[in-house]
Amino acid sequence: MRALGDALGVAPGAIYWHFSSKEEIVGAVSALVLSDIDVTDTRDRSWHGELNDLAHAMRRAMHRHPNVAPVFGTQILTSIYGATLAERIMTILAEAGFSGDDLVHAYNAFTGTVLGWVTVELSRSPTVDMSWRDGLRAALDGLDASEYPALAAAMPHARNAAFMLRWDLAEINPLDDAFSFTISVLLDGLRARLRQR
Amino acid sequence: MRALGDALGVAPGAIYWHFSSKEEIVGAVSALVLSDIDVTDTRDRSWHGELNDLAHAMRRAMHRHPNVAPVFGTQILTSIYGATLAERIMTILAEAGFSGDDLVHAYNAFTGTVLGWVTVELSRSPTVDMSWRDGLRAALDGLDASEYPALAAAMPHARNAAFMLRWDLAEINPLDDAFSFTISVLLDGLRARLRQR
DNA sequence: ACCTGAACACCGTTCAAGT
DNA sequence: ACCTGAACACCGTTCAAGT
Repeated sequence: MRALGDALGVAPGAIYWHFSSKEEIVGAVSALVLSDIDVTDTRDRSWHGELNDLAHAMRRAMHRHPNVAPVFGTQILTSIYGATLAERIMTILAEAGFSGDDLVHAYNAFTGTVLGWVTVELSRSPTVDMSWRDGLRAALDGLDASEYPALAAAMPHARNAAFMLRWDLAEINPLDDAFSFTISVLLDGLRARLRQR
Repeated sequence: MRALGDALGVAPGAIYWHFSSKEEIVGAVSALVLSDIDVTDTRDRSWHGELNDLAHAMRRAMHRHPNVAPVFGTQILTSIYGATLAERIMTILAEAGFSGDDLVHAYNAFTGTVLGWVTVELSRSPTVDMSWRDGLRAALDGLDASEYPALAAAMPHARNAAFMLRWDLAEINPLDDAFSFTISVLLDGLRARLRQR
C-alpha cells in the first residue's frame, strides 16, 4: 500500500477512497490479467487443439504476473474477462461431447490442473525466492543412491524436464516441456473418457 | 510467532533460539505433514491403482494442514519423508514402463497436478476466506444466460461437482468427486502415453 | 470529491541482558 | 543453554481534518 501510494505520488491512506481493501485491488489486477488471455474463437481447430492453446495462453498470462497467480482461480468468475474465459472452455468441452456432471468435471479438471500446476511452478520461481535452492541442492547431494535408487536413476534426465528435481540447470522458462507434457496427457485422458461413453 | 510463543508459554523472541526464521518452521511442519502420507509398498496392485491411492493420500494430508499446503511442493525433496514419497512415485512410474525424459515428465505431471489442484482447491476454502462467496454468488446471479449460454447450461450440474462454479451448495469435502475425476483422467492419459511407445 | 497526517493494531525479527 | 524485555522496521487500515 505504501509502495503503491509512493508510485502514485499519494499518501497510503488515499488509496482507501478508491478501493476498500488490498484484496479488492488484487482482484482488479487479476481481472486485468484475465483480460490478457486470448479467447478468440477458432472453430476450424480440434477441441483438444483449442484447449491446448488456451492452457498455454493461461500459463503465459500467469507468468506475466506471478504475484497475482495464486488468486487467479478465486477470481476467474468475478469479472467479465474471467466469465468469458470460463464460457469459452465450457463451450469447447460441450461441443467436444461432454455433458451433465462430466462436463463440469472436465471443466474442473482442466482449469484446476492449469491454474494449480502453474501456481506450484511459480511458487518455486527463482525470482520469488532464492533460498530454497541451496536447501534443495544439499538435499539432492546428500541423497543416498542406494536408499533412493529410482530418484538417483532419474536425475540425469531431469535436465530439461526439471520440476521437483534440479531446476538449477534451466533458468528461463525451464518448465515449458513439463507443462506441455502435462496438458497433453490431461487432454489424452479427457479424450479417452469421451470414447468410453 | 507471537501466537506460537503464547502457545508455548514463551516470549516470541525465544523461538529464534530454536529456529532461524518462520520459513524454517513452516518447512519443518511441512516435513511432518509429508511423513503423514502412507507410502507403503503394495506390489500386488496396478501402477495406476497405486498412484491413485497416493494422490488421495497426498490430498488428505494437505487437507489436514491447509495452511502449509502452499509450500508443500517446495518442500517435497528437503526432508526424508518427502524424498521417500518422491522415490515411491518414481519407482511406480519406472516399473509402469516410463523411462528417460518421459519418466521425469510423468513424475512432474503427477506431482504438479496433485499438489497444484489441491492448492487451488484449498485457496478457496470457506474456512480460509468467506468473503469471496458473496462476490461469486453476485457474479453468478448477474450472469446473463444469453451472453454465457454454456455456463448457464452447465450450472444445474455444478451441484456435486462444484469447483469454479457454485461451491455454495456443498460444504464438507465438496470436491472429492472432482478430484477423483481429475486424477483418473490424468492416469488414463499416462496410460495412453505408455501404449504409444 | 479527493487527499493529508497521524495514528492504530499487528507483523517477523534482533539483541542485550538475565538465569 | 535457554529465555525475557524491549525495541526496530514494516505491515494494512482508519479517520479527523484539510482543500
